[in-house]
This record gives sequence, C-alpha cells and structure tokens, in this order.
Amino acid sequence: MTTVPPARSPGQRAGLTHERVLAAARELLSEAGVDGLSMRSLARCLQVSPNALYSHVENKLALIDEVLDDLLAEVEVPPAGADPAAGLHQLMASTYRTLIAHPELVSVYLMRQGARGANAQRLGDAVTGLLARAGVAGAPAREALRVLIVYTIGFAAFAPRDDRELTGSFDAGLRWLLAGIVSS
Amino acid sequence: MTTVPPARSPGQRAGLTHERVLAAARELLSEAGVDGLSMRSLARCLQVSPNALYSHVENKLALIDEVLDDLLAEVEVPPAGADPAAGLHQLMASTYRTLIAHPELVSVYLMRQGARGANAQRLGDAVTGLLARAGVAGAPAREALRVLIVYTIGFAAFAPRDDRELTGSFDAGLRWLLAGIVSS
DNA sequence: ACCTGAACACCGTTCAAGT
DNA sequence: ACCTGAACACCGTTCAAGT
Repeated sequence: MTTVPPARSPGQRAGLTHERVLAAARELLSEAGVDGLSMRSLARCLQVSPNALYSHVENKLALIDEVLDDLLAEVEVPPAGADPAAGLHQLMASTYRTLIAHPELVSVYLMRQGARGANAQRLGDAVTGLLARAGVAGAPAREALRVLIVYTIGFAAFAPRDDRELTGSFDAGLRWLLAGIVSS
Repeated sequence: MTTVPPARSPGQRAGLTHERVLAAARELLSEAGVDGLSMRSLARCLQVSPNALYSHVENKLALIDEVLDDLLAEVEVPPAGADPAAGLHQLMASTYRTLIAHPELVSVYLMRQGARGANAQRLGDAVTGLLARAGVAGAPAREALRVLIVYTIGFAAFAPRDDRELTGSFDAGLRWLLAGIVSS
C-alpha cells in the first residue's frame, strides 16, 4: 500500500464537506466492506491526511451512525391507506432487504449502539402507526415494535452466512410474529 | 499503561498452555469487555510477549470462537422426558440468559461468523430433538431451528441497551414464534 | 475554519533467532 | 516445541502549528 502524501501544505483547503466525507464513506463501504472502512483509508480516498476528517465529522462512530441512517432512507414505507397487517410485513421485509446489503455494519454498529437517526425514527413511527390501526397500542405496541426491530436486525446481521434459506426463514418467522402480535 | 517487559530470555519457557490461554481470555473478557480483549492485552496478563500466544492458538478469531463455545456450555438443556413446547422455551430462554452476559461478543463474533463448536452443536441437536417430538421434522424443523437461533442471538446482541424491557419482549416474541412453529 | 505534521497509544501477525 | 526481539502494516485520535 503506497501512502501517497497529500500534495498540500498546511493551511491550504482541500474542499472537504460533511456531505463529501459521507458520500466517500458510503462508496468505500460498498467497495471495501466494513473492515476496509477506516478513518485512514477514507482519508486516503479523499486525498487528505487522516486528521482532516475531524473537521467534518465528530468521530468514526458518529460517521457510521450517519451512514447507517442514510441506508435506512431506502426502506419503502407503505402508503397511508394500506392494510395494517400486510403493511407491517412489507415494511419489515423492506427493512430486511435494505440491511442485508451490509450485514457486518448491522452486526457491529446497529447491534451495539442502535439507530437513532431521522430515518430510523421515521420507520419506528410508521410501524407504530400500522400497529395502532391493527388495534395494538400503548405498552403492547411498544413491545411489538421492539420484537419486530430486533428480529429484523438480527436476521439482517446473519445474512453473510446462507442468504437463500435465511430469507425464507425470515419470512416464516415474521409471519408467526405478526400473527401473535395482531391476535393478542 | 506500563509495558512490563517479560523477564525471560529467548528460549526460556513460560509454562503456557492452550487451557491457560483460554482461561485468561475468559477472565480478561469479563473484566475488560470485548474491546479490552486483545492479543496484546492477553499477553500482558499472562506475562508473555504477544507472539508467544501463537504457539497455543491459531489466531484471535479461533481463540474467541473457543471462548464463545465455552460460554454455551452453561446453557441448560431440558431433561429427555420434558414437554417439547415447554422445553423449547426453556432452552432458548437459557441460551438468551447465557449470551446477554457478553452482548458485544455476540454481535461482533457470533453474528459475523456463527458458532460451530461442540456446545453449539449440542444445543442445535437438542432443539432439533424437541422439535421432532413436537411433530416438526425435516425442512420445517431446519427452518424453525434457524428462526429460533437467529431470534435468540439477535435479542442477546441487543442486550446492552434496555435490559429490563428487552427480556420481557424476548419472551413475548419467543411465545409467538413457538406458537407458529408447533401449529404449522 | 480548514488543513498538515507529528505524535500517542494502540492493534494482529510474521519471521528470524535462541534454548 | 516454546519463547523473545524486532519488525510490518496498520488503527483512532489529539495537539500544535500554518494560511
């Protein structure tokens, strides 16, 4: 690995932005995986010295937090008038499909610190709304939400192993959970 | 962190054993957590140089694999004559209680590479046996096994967040899953 | 405010010795 | 066979500069 030194003297701008750093992180993640995404490798991609990143990002954890929440933007939320039970299944299945693109990211970061970004909030609200229309509210709804979230994230984290059969199992288990939730 | 140099010249034995290395790894894990368990910190505990460990352990991944399987030895398998449905619930609940002792270990290692040790095998066989006695065999049994395993490990990996409510939710979701499994 | 240089305190792992 | 010394190729992060 040749360490190309930045062709800039101290004080000269590199044109870095919070947005550009995030975009590069997403790109590096999909090219090199979660183990290839480090502050130093990211700096290499952007042709800056490693510490330059800290002008646009608090630290690695905060960066990955944002990358993860960006990922959740792709999840399809069912339209307002959709059938609640079917909508819940669609929403969780879409979340699963989105997350299995980066299972390692899910297991190492989502599992260890959770998602608290805007998109995560939006999905949580959507699930809660669907549950309410299915007749589940209050404490049981919060419990159902937790079960659905942990179940889906857990399966997504397992994805690198045996994708094919795992997705089928995810679907079967999800049906059992939803049957239990709406009939309680 | 003072780096105490090993008081040994090259060629002198330190009395290391595979068993002693593993025991020290378990101890260091429960004292310093998964982030505090490194090959170098482990070597420090054992008063040897870092590379000495590689005479007794293939690498860090293999070491943690064994530590994880050791952990699973604590899981209580229900007696042979137990009620299948109740036995399945007990077995998964015991697995959950065992794993939440080290949620980070679960999320980083169990999720990313799975468990293939002797104890993991033993638990898988136990679940399969209980499923068979509950009338579930063949492909549906393998699917049920996958769902139960991923569900339980997923919840265990989430444990560092809100322990109290999470355990209740784990139980509720587990009941829903088992109801779906035995009635299919 | 945004960047570099240099440094701090780490990693996992390998290779060539020494007994 | 089991260990040390030294090294390789990395980490995340901080602090003092420079413009």
